[in-house]
Amino acid sequence: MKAAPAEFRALCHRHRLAATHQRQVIYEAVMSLPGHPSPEDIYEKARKSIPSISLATVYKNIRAFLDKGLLQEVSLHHGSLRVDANHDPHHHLVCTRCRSIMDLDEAEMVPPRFRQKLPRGFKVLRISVDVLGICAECASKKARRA
Amino acid sequence: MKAAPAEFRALCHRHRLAATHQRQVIYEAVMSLPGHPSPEDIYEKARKSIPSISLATVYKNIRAFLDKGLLQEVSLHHGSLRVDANHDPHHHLVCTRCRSIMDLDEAEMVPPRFRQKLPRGFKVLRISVDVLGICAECASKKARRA
DNA sequence: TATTAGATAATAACTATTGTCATTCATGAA
DNA sequence: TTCATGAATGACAATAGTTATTATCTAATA
Ligand SMILES: [Mn+2]
Ligand SMILES: [Mn+2]
Ligand SMILES: [Zn+2]
Ligand SMILES: [Zn+2]
Repeated sequence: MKAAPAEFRALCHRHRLAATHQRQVIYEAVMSLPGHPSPEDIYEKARKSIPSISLATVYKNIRAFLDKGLLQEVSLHHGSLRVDANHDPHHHLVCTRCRSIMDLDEAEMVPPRFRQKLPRGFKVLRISVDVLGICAECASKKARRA
Repeated sequence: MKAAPAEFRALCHRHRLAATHQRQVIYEAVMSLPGHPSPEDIYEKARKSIPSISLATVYKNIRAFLDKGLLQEVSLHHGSLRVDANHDPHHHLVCTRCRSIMDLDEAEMVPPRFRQKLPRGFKVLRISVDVLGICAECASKKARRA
């Protein structure tokens, strides 16, 4: 087996994760892929090093990396489609623990604006701001438990 | 069959949708439900009026409403989890047509700020801005086709 | 009337993701 | 260096969300 670079071992140790070979290969796959890869992309890449690796292991490790803050989810998924009939300009407070969604009136935020003109020929339709964090209810639950 | 209110007929006509009974019941279900209901929520509610309605009909109509802009998706889903290893503060340009994701450096936007202090005991962890629109490639494709 | 299009309902198929569990492995202590 | 222990893995099943297919019905059209 190829020697694991010290940096990865240190990274894992810092985050209290066992430095396994699979974990390292998955991590390197993520880092080597451009843009915002999907679990399937990462799986395909990791398979080049470990053909026997399982997709579930990839999912489990992505989850671990996300939990530890090594990676971030591009736009948080709520488990199923969530529909919004509110046409007033507004944003959302999203609890990362219970996934609850609350409206946040646009007036409560400084409206997001671009410094430059439209970037890279992109035609903007709307700007969606998700304020991610812990809702009051979850925060109190956690405090009580701790 | 209960007579369809004129407003719904007008709404459908404006968006080039047939004003069917099911469609109206689904629409009213969405409007009557608080917050950001899921297809399942809407299905359960619609079933109170039309017990025989199918979940597929609900999905199809939600999709139609989304396409026509009558409803919006809370945070746009990319089909699968997308992972981001970029730790620099940045936002995303998301094409609603091809679902491609591009990074947008935070410096290119006025950083989102709250006017008031933290709303409703919510502990903010991070702010995720999705700039939704049509990417250059899709725009040119559409132009060529039209 | 004959043809067509649109809507619905039932269901099959597909994709993404998670759970179970036996086996193996990493790690820190002795 | 062992060794005990819990964590991680892989095979696989299961579930959830969603989309596609199809037959049927109805309404509009020629
Ligand atoms: Mn909303
Ligand atoms: Mn990014
Ligand atoms: Zn919460
Ligand atoms: Zn595009």
